[in-house]
Amino acid sequence: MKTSKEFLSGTLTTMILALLRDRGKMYGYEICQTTRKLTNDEINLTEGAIYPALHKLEKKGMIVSTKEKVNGRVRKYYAIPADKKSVINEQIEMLATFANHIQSILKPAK
Amino acid sequence: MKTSKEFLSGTLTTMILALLRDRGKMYGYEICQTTRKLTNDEINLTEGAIYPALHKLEKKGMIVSTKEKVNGRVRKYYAIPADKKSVINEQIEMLATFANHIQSILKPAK
DNA sequence: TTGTTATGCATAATTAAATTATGTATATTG
DNA sequence: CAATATACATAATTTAATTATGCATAACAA
Repeated sequence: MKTSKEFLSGTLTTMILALLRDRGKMYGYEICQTTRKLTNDEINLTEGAIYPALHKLEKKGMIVSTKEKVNGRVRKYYAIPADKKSVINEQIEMLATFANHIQSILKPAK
Repeated sequence: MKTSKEFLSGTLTTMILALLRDRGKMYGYEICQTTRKLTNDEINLTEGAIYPALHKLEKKGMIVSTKEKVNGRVRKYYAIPADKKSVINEQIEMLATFANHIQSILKPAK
Protein backbone atom coordinates (compact mmCIF):
# COMPACT_ATOMS: atom_id res chain seq x y z
CA MET A 1 0.00 0.00 0.00
CA LYS A 2 1.27 3.39 -1.00
CA THR A 3 1.64 5.94 1.76
CA SER A 4 1.95 9.66 1.43
CA LYS A 5 5.56 9.25 2.56
CA GLU A 6 6.41 8.07 -0.90
CA PHE A 7 5.41 11.40 -2.39
CA LEU A 8 7.58 13.31 -0.02
CA SER A 9 10.89 13.05 -1.78
CA GLY A 10 12.30 16.27 -3.01
CA THR A 11 9.72 18.46 -1.38
CA LEU A 12 11.03 17.96 2.12
CA THR A 13 13.66 20.67 2.28
CA THR A 14 11.40 23.26 0.72
CA MET A 15 8.64 22.51 3.20
CA ILE A 16 11.10 22.87 6.05
CA LEU A 17 12.08 26.27 4.69
CA ALA A 18 8.42 27.30 4.36
CA LEU A 19 7.78 26.42 7.98
CA LEU A 20 10.86 28.32 9.12
CA ARG A 21 9.85 31.31 7.06
CA ASP A 22 6.46 31.51 8.75
CA ARG A 23 7.46 30.66 12.28
CA GLY A 24 10.82 32.38 12.60
CA LYS A 25 12.71 29.64 14.36
CA MET A 26 12.02 25.98 14.95
CA TYR A 27 13.85 22.84 16.05
CA GLY A 28 13.85 19.48 14.31
CA TYR A 29 11.49 17.64 16.58
CA GLU A 30 9.10 20.56 16.43
CA ILE A 31 9.11 20.55 12.65
CA CYS A 32 8.10 16.88 12.65
CA GLN A 33 5.27 17.45 15.13
CA THR A 34 4.01 20.57 13.39
CA THR A 35 3.91 18.88 10.02
CA ARG A 36 2.01 15.98 11.52
CA LYS A 37 -0.56 18.31 13.01
CA LEU A 38 -0.92 20.42 9.88
CA THR A 39 -1.61 17.33 7.80
CA ASN A 40 -3.72 15.25 10.19
CA ASP A 41 -0.91 12.72 10.63
CA GLU A 42 -0.77 12.08 6.93
CA ILE A 43 2.72 13.45 6.49
CA ASN A 44 4.93 11.89 9.11
CA LEU A 45 8.47 13.17 8.86
CA THR A 46 10.88 10.69 10.39
CA GLU A 47 14.01 11.63 12.21
CA GLY A 48 16.12 9.88 9.62
CA ALA A 49 14.73 12.30 7.08
CA ILE A 50 14.54 15.54 9.00
CA TYR A 51 17.94 15.71 10.65
CA PRO A 52 20.06 14.93 7.59
CA ALA A 53 17.93 17.45 5.68
CA LEU A 54 18.52 20.15 8.29
CA HIS A 55 22.26 19.45 8.35
CA LYS A 56 22.44 19.70 4.62
CA LEU A 57 20.53 22.98 4.54
CA GLU A 58 22.83 24.38 7.18
CA LYS A 59 25.93 23.31 5.31
CA LYS A 60 24.61 25.16 2.28
CA GLY A 61 24.04 28.26 4.40
CA MET A 62 20.28 28.28 3.87
CA ILE A 63 19.63 28.04 7.59
CA VAL A 64 21.61 28.77 10.72
CA SER A 65 21.37 27.03 14.09
CA THR A 66 21.57 28.10 17.71
CA LYS A 67 21.45 25.82 20.70
CA GLU A 68 19.19 26.48 23.64
CA LYS A 69 18.69 24.54 26.82
CA VAL A 70 14.98 24.14 27.57
CA ASN A 71 13.67 22.03 30.44
CA GLY A 72 17.00 20.29 30.87
CA ARG A 73 17.18 19.25 27.24
CA VAL A 74 19.14 20.89 24.47
CA ARG A 75 17.22 22.13 21.49
CA LYS A 76 18.83 23.12 18.26
CA TYR A 77 16.87 25.95 16.72
CA TYR A 78 17.10 26.73 13.05
CA ALA A 79 16.30 29.98 11.30
CA ILE A 80 16.64 31.58 7.90
CA PRO A 81 19.35 34.26 7.63
CA ALA A 82 18.25 37.57 6.16
CA ASP A 83 20.35 37.27 3.02
CA LYS A 84 18.68 34.00 2.02
CA LYS A 85 15.09 35.07 2.38
CA SER A 86 14.48 36.10 -1.20
CA VAL A 87 16.12 33.00 -2.67
CA ILE A 88 14.06 30.84 -0.36
CA ASN A 89 10.86 32.65 -1.24
CA GLU A 90 11.51 31.90 -4.88
CA GLN A 91 12.12 28.26 -4.09
CA ILE A 92 8.90 28.02 -2.10
CA GLU A 93 7.03 29.66 -4.95
CA MET A 94 8.42 27.05 -7.32
CA LEU A 95 7.22 24.18 -5.19
CA ALA A 96 3.80 25.81 -4.94
CA THR A 97 3.69 26.02 -8.72
CA PHE A 98 4.77 22.43 -8.94
CA ALA A 99 2.03 21.35 -6.55
CA ASN A 100 -0.44 23.22 -8.75
CA HIS A 101 0.80 21.33 -11.77
CA ILE A 102 0.36 18.04 -9.96
CA GLN A 103 -3.19 19.02 -9.09
CA SER A 104 -4.03 19.88 -12.66
CA ILE A 105 -2.60 16.63 -13.97
CA LEU A 106 -4.48 14.62 -11.37
CA LYS A 107 -7.79 16.23 -12.15
CA PRO A 108 -9.81 14.27 -14.72
CA ALA A 109 -9.35 15.83 -18.15
CA LYS A 110 -11.94 18.35 -19.28
CA MET B 1 19.41 26.81 -9.00
CA LYS B 2 16.57 24.53 -8.04
CA THR B 3 14.40 23.26 -10.83
CA SER B 4 10.96 21.71 -10.61
CA LYS B 5 12.58 18.43 -11.55
CA GLU B 6 13.81 18.11 -8.01
CA PHE B 7 10.28 18.02 -6.69
CA LEU B 8 9.24 15.25 -8.99
CA SER B 9 10.49 12.27 -7.09
CA GLY B 10 7.85 9.88 -5.94
CA THR B 11 5.02 11.59 -7.71
CA LEU B 12 6.06 10.44 -11.16
CA THR B 13 4.37 7.05 -11.28
CA THR B 14 1.12 8.39 -9.89
CA MET B 15 1.02 11.16 -12.45
CA ILE B 16 1.59 8.65 -15.21
CA LEU B 17 -1.34 6.62 -13.91
CA ALA B 18 -3.53 9.73 -13.74
CA LEU B 19 -2.79 10.55 -17.37
CA LEU B 20 -3.52 6.98 -18.44
CA ARG B 21 -6.75 7.00 -16.51
CA ASP B 22 -7.98 10.09 -18.32
CA ARG B 23 -6.73 9.33 -21.79
CA GLY B 24 -7.22 5.59 -22.02
CA LYS B 25 -3.94 4.65 -23.66
CA MET B 26 -0.70 6.51 -24.15
CA TYR B 27 2.88 5.78 -25.10
CA GLY B 28 6.00 6.93 -23.28
CA TYR B 29 7.03 9.71 -25.56
CA GLU B 30 3.48 11.00 -25.60
CA ILE B 31 3.37 11.10 -21.81
CA CYS B 32 6.49 13.27 -21.76
CA GLN B 33 5.12 15.68 -24.35
CA THR B 34 1.71 15.89 -22.74
CA THR B 35 3.16 16.61 -19.33
CA ARG B 36 5.31 19.31 -20.83
CA LYS B 37 2.33 20.95 -22.49
CA LEU B 38 0.12 20.69 -19.43
CA THR B 39 2.74 22.41 -17.29
CA ASN B 40 4.10 25.00 -19.73
CA ASP B 41 7.43 23.17 -19.99
CA GLU B 42 7.94 23.33 -16.25
CA ILE B 43 7.76 19.60 -15.70
CA ASN B 44 10.06 17.98 -18.21
CA LEU B 45 10.01 14.22 -17.86
CA THR B 46 13.18 12.73 -19.22
CA GLU B 47 13.38 9.40 -20.98
CA GLY B 48 15.63 8.05 -18.25
CA ALA B 49 12.79 8.65 -15.82
CA ILE B 50 9.73 7.71 -17.85
CA TYR B 51 10.76 4.41 -19.39
CA PRO B 52 12.06 2.73 -16.22
CA ALA B 53 8.94 3.97 -14.45
CA LEU B 54 6.67 2.46 -17.10
CA HIS B 55 8.55 -0.83 -17.01
CA LYS B 56 8.24 -0.99 -13.28
CA LEU B 57 4.52 -0.25 -13.35
CA GLU B 58 4.04 -2.95 -15.96
CA LYS B 59 6.01 -5.48 -13.94
CA LYS B 60 3.71 -4.75 -11.01
CA GLY B 61 0.68 -5.29 -13.22
CA MET B 62 -0.59 -1.74 -12.84
CA ILE B 63 -0.44 -1.14 -16.58
CA VAL B 64 -0.36 -3.36 -19.66
CA SER B 65 1.32 -2.63 -22.98
CA THR B 66 0.52 -3.26 -26.62
CA LYS B 67 2.74 -2.45 -29.56
CA GLU B 68 1.48 -0.61 -32.61
CA LYS B 69 3.26 0.43 -35.74
CA VAL B 70 2.43 4.03 -36.59
CA ASN B 71 4.10 5.92 -39.45
CA GLY B 72 6.83 3.33 -39.75
CA ARG B 73 7.75 3.56 -36.08
CA VAL B 74 6.76 1.25 -33.29
CA ARG B 75 4.86 2.74 -30.39
CA LYS B 76 4.32 0.94 -27.13
CA TYR B 77 0.96 1.91 -25.74
CA TYR B 78 0.18 1.51 -22.09
CA ALA B 79 -3.24 1.24 -20.46
CA ILE B 80 -4.75 0.49 -17.10
CA PRO B 81 -6.38 -2.93 -16.79
CA ALA B 82 -9.94 -2.95 -15.45
CA ASP B 83 -9.08 -4.73 -12.22
CA LYS B 84 -6.58 -2.05 -11.19
CA LYS B 85 -8.75 0.97 -11.72
CA SER B 86 -10.06 1.31 -8.20
CA VAL B 87 -6.65 0.82 -6.58
CA ILE B 88 -5.20 3.40 -8.91
CA ASN B 89 -7.99 5.86 -8.22
CA GLU B 90 -7.22 5.59 -4.53
CA GLN B 91 -3.55 6.20 -5.18
CA ILE B 92 -4.30 9.24 -7.29
CA GLU B 93 -6.57 10.56 -4.57
CA MET B 94 -3.75 10.19 -2.05
CA LEU B 95 -1.35 12.19 -4.16
CA ALA B 96 -4.00 14.87 -4.60
CA THR B 97 -4.38 15.03 -0.83
CA PHE B 98 -0.64 15.19 -0.47
CA ALA B 99 -0.43 18.06 -2.94
CA ASN B 100 -3.10 19.85 -0.91
CA HIS B 101 -1.02 19.38 2.22
CA ILE B 102 2.01 20.81 0.49
CA GLN B 103 -0.03 23.82 -0.56
CA SER B 104 -1.27 24.44 2.95
CA ILE B 105 2.23 24.19 4.40
CA LEU B 106 3.61 26.55 1.80
CA LYS B 107 0.96 29.18 2.38
CA PRO B 108 2.09 31.77 4.90
CA ALA B 109 0.63 30.96 8.32
CA LYS B 110 -2.65 32.60 9.23
C1' DT C 1 21.42 14.81 -50.52
C1' DT C 2 22.71 15.40 -46.42
C1' DG C 3 22.66 17.17 -41.86
C1' DT C 4 19.56 18.39 -38.11
C1' DT C 5 15.55 17.93 -35.52
C1' DA C 6 11.70 15.21 -34.01
C1' DT C 7 9.92 10.85 -32.95
C1' DG C 8 10.26 6.60 -30.20
C1' DC C 9 12.26 3.07 -27.35
C1' DA C 10 15.83 1.39 -24.04
C1' DT C 11 19.56 0.83 -20.50
C1' DA C 12 23.96 1.51 -17.74
C1' DA C 13 26.44 4.30 -14.35
C1' DT C 14 26.18 7.59 -11.10
C1' DT C 15 24.14 10.48 -7.69
C1' DA C 16 20.64 11.88 -4.49
C1' DA C 17 17.45 11.10 -1.05
C1' DA C 18 14.53 8.64 1.64
C1' DT C 19 13.57 4.50 4.82
C1' DT C 20 14.82 1.53 8.41
C1' DA C 21 17.28 0.65 12.25
C1' DT C 22 19.97 2.04 15.71
C1' DG C 23 22.14 4.80 19.52
C1' DT C 24 22.46 8.37 23.26
C1' DA C 25 20.23 11.09 26.83
C1' DT C 26 16.75 13.57 29.84
C1' DA C 27 11.84 14.50 31.43
C1' DT C 28 7.34 13.07 32.36
C1' DT C 29 3.73 10.05 33.45
C1' DG C 30 1.56 5.86 35.24
C1' DC D 1 10.30 1.75 38.15
C1' DA D 2 8.87 1.10 33.50
C1' DA D 3 7.07 3.21 29.54
C1' DT D 4 6.42 7.09 26.81
C1' DA D 5 7.65 11.63 25.11
C1' DT D 6 11.16 14.72 24.08
C1' DA D 7 15.42 15.72 21.39
C1' DC D 8 19.40 14.91 18.72
C1' DA D 9 22.31 12.01 15.58
C1' DT D 10 24.12 8.58 12.18
C1' DA D 11 25.02 4.15 9.61
C1' DA D 12 23.29 0.82 6.27
C1' DT D 13 20.21 -0.12 2.90
C1' DT D 14 16.97 0.78 -0.63
C1' DT D 15 14.71 3.50 -4.00
C1' DA D 16 14.54 6.57 -7.62
C1' DA D 17 16.00 10.11 -10.30
C1' DT D 18 19.74 12.29 -13.35
C1' DT D 19 23.06 12.00 -16.81
C1' DA D 20 24.84 9.88 -20.54
C1' DT D 21 24.50 6.88 -23.92
C1' DG D 22 22.73 3.82 -27.76
C1' DC D 23 19.70 2.39 -31.67
C1' DA D 24 16.40 3.45 -35.35
C1' DT D 25 13.09 5.92 -38.51
C1' DA D 26 10.71 10.20 -40.29
C1' DA D 27 10.47 14.86 -41.52
C1' DC D 28 12.38 19.03 -42.75
C1' DA D 29 15.72 22.35 -44.23
C1' DA D 30 19.87 23.84 -46.51
